[in-house]
Amino acid sequence: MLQTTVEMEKAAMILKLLGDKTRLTMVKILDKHDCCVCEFVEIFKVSQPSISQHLRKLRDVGLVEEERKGQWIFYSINKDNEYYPFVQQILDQLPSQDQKLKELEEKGTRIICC
Amino acid sequence: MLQTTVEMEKAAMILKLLGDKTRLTMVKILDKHDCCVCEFVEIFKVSQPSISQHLRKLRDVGLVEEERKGQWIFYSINKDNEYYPFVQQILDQLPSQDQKLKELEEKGTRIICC
DNA sequence: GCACTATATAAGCAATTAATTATATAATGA
DNA sequence: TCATTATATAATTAATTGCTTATATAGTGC
Repeated sequence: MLQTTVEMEKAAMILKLLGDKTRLTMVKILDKHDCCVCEFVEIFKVSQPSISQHLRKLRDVGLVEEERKGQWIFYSINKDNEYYPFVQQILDQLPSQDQKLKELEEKGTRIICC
Repeated sequence: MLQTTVEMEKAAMILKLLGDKTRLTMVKILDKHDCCVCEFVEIFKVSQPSISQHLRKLRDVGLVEEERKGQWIFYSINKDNEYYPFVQQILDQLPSQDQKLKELEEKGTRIICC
């Protein structure tokens, strides 16, 4: 197992960022699949601005990246981020959230773009 | 490596709890050494009630335990706690905080009790 | 250009947080 | 018993958080 070390202050900042059920689930999903904003809105049943604000916090520390594809903006995990190894260790202990995307597919609201 | 799984809601709760520099450092220290309240007051340079309140939050989820020894109350990590394996994986990625206790010893303010 | 969809940002608000000071409780030791 | 030390709890407060609604920006397709 690769062992990294994260400075205490930064570690606390990352844990605080992940210490929100919505953001934690977002990151867990993004670790396996790219997603666009409207899919998260569908999954979490909160307003679109609320989702955008959560994504912004994740983007501000560089943990996720955005990429426009037509009218959608897709978010993905930035595996090059300095905190990613730390975050990954945490995510590995969480249950898969694939079911949430599967439900979107069944409802026909999963965006498969380009 | 033992792989456990923590429910998303509970994981977010634990991460939020650890997402504070003082509490995170406390837990990191307690993972290796028992400590009493006054030592934390000395280490973190905040008021005694502030330390007590942080410890209470950690105790409320069962992550730490208290034990009175004379006039002091010593806190220790509860390794039997259901979240401990999850927490331990996080702590293992953080730098040792032994130096903080060493400084107390040098100043003569480390409590070696009983 | 215009209607529509997707997303971001701004503003406002209620709830939560982490600190403080003041006070209560409990053990120690003269 | 009383002063001292250690700790917990209560009350207060300023800052932060996560949500909402309103609005701005940007791409799509007619």
